Parts: sequence; structure tokens; C-alpha cells
Amino acid sequence: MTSIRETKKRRTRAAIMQAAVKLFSEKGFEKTSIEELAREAGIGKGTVYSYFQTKSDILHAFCEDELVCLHQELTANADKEIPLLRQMVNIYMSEFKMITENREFGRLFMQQTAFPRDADLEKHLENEDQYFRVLFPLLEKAQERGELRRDLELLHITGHFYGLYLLLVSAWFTGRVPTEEAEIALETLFRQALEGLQPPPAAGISTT
Amino acid sequence: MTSIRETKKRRTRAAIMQAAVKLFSEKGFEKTSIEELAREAGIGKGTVYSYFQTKSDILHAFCEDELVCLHQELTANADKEIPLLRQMVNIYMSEFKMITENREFGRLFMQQTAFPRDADLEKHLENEDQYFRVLFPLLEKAQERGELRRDLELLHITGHFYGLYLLLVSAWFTGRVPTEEAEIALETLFRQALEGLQPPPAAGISTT
DNA sequence: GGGAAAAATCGACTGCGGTCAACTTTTATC
DNA sequence: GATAAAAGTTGACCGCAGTCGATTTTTCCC
Repeated sequence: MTSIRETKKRRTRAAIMQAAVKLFSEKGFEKTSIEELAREAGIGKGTVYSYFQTKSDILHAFCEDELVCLHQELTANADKEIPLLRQMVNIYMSEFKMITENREFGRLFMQQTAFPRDADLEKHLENEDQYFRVLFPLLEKAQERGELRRDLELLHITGHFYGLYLLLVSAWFTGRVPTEEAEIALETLFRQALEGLQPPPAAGISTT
Repeated sequence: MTSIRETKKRRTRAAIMQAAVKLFSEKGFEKTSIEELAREAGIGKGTVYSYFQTKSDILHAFCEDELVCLHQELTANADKEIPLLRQMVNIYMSEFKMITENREFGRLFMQQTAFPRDADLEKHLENEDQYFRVLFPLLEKAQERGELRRDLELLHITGHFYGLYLLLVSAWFTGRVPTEEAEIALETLFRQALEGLQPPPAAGISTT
């Protein structure tokens, strides 16, 4: 039942997204006005707001579409038996690449993702759940392989990796970690998280 | 040499901050207009902008003042020889309390702190450095006591704690961690980071 | 203390995000 | 196909963040 209405709606939404990507890329998010965007998309200003609640929602919708693609790719490919460390680095680095492709996009997206407005909470939680559906199976397998402690909740474990990912992105925005070093930095951090920050308990006795 | 000018400037700045705290608390950040704030402070609208570059800078300045106080307190008190885990939980929990006192304040502050605008980078880096000056001595002491591996850079170690703190705050905003459980959650995460996520290498052989 | 340069104050103005009531298009019903 | 209800579109309009040139206050120098 593809009614005229449905078809038009999809077309209009697509037109908005297309105009948004074009203009945001060309002149940046802040410098693009909704009125201009509407003109580019061939519709009225008000119409934009019947598809998206705020200007940054448009950006956000775009990023989320990208993320969904990315997750599908990842679930399709990444089930392999490579070490958890590599898997995690791969997953988060593909996200990192997406985020850092456009600095302004990325900042707004991360700000909203890490500390979302209350109005966006529901959508946000859905997204997170989708995330967990990607990660949990990988973590379970790793637990089976003995790469992860079994006495920890999966939610906590994802938390550790996600926290370090947030840190990396934050450090990238502040310039502490340049793009080229991001992967090494992330891998180091993840490895340290796996090994633990305190000295191994049973091993050789320290010389002091 | 406290010229009239200096005195007035300090007084005006204080008046703005005072008006901001009052109005933001009463009616929230978004609902308070700069014009109103200026009226409350007894000055013209334009003057506000010769003290702060943007509206949220006012908020941010307030939070930073609070943070400086907090850090001074912490450096004064916290050098004691209690376990690193407790020290870290204390430090980050006092920050957490400040952030979560006012939801809207906290969100904006965290968004700007974790993913700052390029214009704010310099100020941001100064702040971070001040942070390190508080944390590094504590970490060094912990290394001396054998609570922390010595083969890790202090910067990385602070990163681990800070990353988990970001995670906690993010989880609080999404409602996954209620205020009452925050401290336990943070302590758990920090302990896990110290112990490591992978099973201890030398200990008993698994039953499988 | 006079007078000019520098700093600070001000509010009218601009531009944009977001709203809304009037209007047009689509659907459902007979 | 006529018609009424529902859904979708629109641009004039509103409120506010941020700008800027005109004006006032402070400092500095003689």
C-alpha cells in the first residue's frame, strides 16, 4: 500500500537530507540557515519542521542513518574469531572515522549522543540497545574463549570500552590525539583496560 | 593599583554572574534571555557581551569557578594515604555532584567540556592541565605504594579514570544510572579498571 | 583642571531558529 | 464524482542571541 502520501513523504524527507548534506558540507552547519536549506530542497521553511523537530535533528538523523549502516556491516562481517581487542578497536575506529570526517558534524553528534537532551532520550536508548545487540554476542564469545572475566556484567564491559572511546574522541577534539595516532592510542587504552591498571598480583615479587 | 576601572569591572562581572545564577536557577537556562539577565544585573545588554562571548559562556564560567574551588579543596585535603580507588571515587564524585545538581547546567557544561568548540580550546587545555596537577601527584604516590603499574604513563592512567567518569555522567543523563547508585557504579568501574577485564593470568586453571 | 586618547557602556538593529493559523492536497465514504 | 475529514504545506511572524556604531566614563599627560 504505497499511497501517494507515503511516497511524497519519503521523497520530501530524502530531499531535505540531500540538501542538508550538500549545504552543511559546503558551508558548514552553523552557516546554513533553515530557510536556505528549504529553498535548496524545493519546499517551504515550515515543512522542514514537520519532518525534523530542530535544526540539529537533521544532522543527527543523518549520522544515525550512517551508524545503522555501519552496524549492519559490522554484524555481517565481524563475528570472526579474531581477538576481542582487535574486534573492539575495529568497531570503534570505524565509528571514530565517521565522527571525525567532519569536525562540526562530529562535535554536535557526540555532544548529543553522550549527553542527550531529555526530549531525545527515547530515541537515544533505542540506539544504545541496538549497540548492545552488536556488542554482546562478541563479548560472550570472548568470555567463552577465556579472553574476558565471566564475573563481570556485559553491560559493564561495554561501558569500559565505550568510556575509553569517549575519551579518545574528546582527546581528538582537544588536539591531544591527532588522527594518525588515534588507532594506536585506542588499542593501547583497550589493552590496558583488559590487563588492568594495577600490577598483576601473583607474578614475580617487585625488587623494591 | 586598584583603579576605578578595575573595581567596576570586577563588580559588573560579579553582578552578571549573580544575576545569572539567580535567573538560571529560577527559570532555567533556556528560558532566561540575555536582555532580562542584563536588566537584573542593572546593565545594558551589550555590556554582557563585553564580559562573555556567548550566553553559555556565562554558565561555563560559573561552573569553572566552582571547579577551581573544588580542586583547591581537593588538593588541600586529599593527599592522604588512603587507597587510590577511594581517592579517585571521592574526586570524581564531588565533580559528579556538582554536575548533576542542575541538570541543564550539567548537560551544557559536559557537552562543552568533553567536546569543546575550537574557540574554547585554549581555555580548555589550561583547565585540563590544572586537572593533571591535582591528579598526577596522587597517581605517583599510588605507584610508589605499588597500587599502580609503573610501566604506564600517568596521562594514560588519568585517561582511564576520566573516560569512566564520562561514561558515568552519560549514563546518568540517559537514566541508566540513578543518582543514588552513581557512587557504587563508579567504584565498581574503577575497581574493574584496576583489576583488568581479562582473567588473571597466573591464577587457577579454569574448569572447562 | 583641561583635553585627548582609551576603555567601557549601551540599546537599536540584524538574522535566524522555531511557531502557527490559513491554505492546499490526499484519502475515505457515499 | 461530490464532499467532508485528515494530513501536509506554507510563509508571515515572534523572540532572542549576538553585533555595532554612537555615547559616556576613565585614564593619562601636560
